[in-house]
Amino acid sequence: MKLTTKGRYAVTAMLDLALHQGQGPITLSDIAQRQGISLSYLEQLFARLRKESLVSSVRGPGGGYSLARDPGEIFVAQVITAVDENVDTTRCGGAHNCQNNQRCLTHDLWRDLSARIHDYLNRISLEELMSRRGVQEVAERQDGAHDRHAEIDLELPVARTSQACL
Amino acid sequence: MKLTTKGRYAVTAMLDLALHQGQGPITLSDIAQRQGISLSYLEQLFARLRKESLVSSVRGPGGGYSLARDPGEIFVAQVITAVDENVDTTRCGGAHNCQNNQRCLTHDLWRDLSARIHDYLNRISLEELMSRRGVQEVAERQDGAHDRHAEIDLELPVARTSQACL
DNA sequence: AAATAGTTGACTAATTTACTTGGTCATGTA
DNA sequence: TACATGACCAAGTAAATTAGTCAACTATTT
Repeated sequence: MKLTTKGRYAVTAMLDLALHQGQGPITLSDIAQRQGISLSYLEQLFARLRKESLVSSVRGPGGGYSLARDPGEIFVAQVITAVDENVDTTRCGGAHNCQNNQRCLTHDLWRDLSARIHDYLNRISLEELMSRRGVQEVAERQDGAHDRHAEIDLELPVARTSQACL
Repeated sequence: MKLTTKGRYAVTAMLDLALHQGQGPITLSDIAQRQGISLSYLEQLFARLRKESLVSSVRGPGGGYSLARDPGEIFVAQVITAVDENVDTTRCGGAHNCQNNQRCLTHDLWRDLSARIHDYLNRISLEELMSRRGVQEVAERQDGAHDRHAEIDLELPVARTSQACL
């Protein structure tokens, strides 16, 4: 379980998808505009989300992405691990070979922490996130501000600081 | 609170220091050999640990580092934040300016998670870590294997995969 | 046919990590 | 007092990762 902006982007995008479900397939361009994420980067992330069957896609005009399951059955941890491809075997992922092929001093500490983080994020579903007050407020702001948003984007270059905050 | 190998190195080194306290000042070369961390990198980390008054140093022959406080009063979270210098203001650290100077959709989620991780690591002291069985086992192995270790180092180049495992 | 939108792959800039090199300064010991 | 030890410091660098861009292609609707 790695925690980077990549995973945060993915969760944000999936939450955006959840909030707009029932409006038919959602294009990545829509998500890119609303959430301030680069379109091409979203494409990469959604390729992986699709591989993990978290989203399904429809091609052609009127196409886009939608959630492959109920928002109550998609959990934050799943989204993060889907885009992070944790297949780096040089860093021990269960094996005890942190230091010279043996267990390092703080091995168990990081394992415990990792397990806790995973548990925590694996209990939070998109549905639960949608129901939070803060999320709804931000979502309304984003939906209402489409036109103003476009204007702003014309004047200012896309901010490079649109990061989340762990 | 960022979680990288940097912070893990620092915690491992501090734990090594704690395990060998009472043997007078410990040199960074000792820690470097035992834990498989580069000496110069350790120097950089310890410069920061010293700035945060987590360790104290003695120069000259017979010198080295020792804990500045009781192991029971040094917590993992302190060690990590000491070396991570989290002064990056572009990523919102409390302010709500993740996206276009406003709060991003998943802002609160990451804030909560961050707080939880910090709480967890702020409750674990070096003393508590020392008392764990796994740690003691590894420590004994490392202390006993000094000579063999030196031989191995002559044959194999230092493994680049001595990472911990979050 | 044309427009829309997903799909794929290769390539790049910026940043961070994990070092290395090459010194200086303080201090105990011979 | 020379000298070895080990902390301290500054700069540079190689590898990895992040966060993208760019260009082409495929499927689908109008």
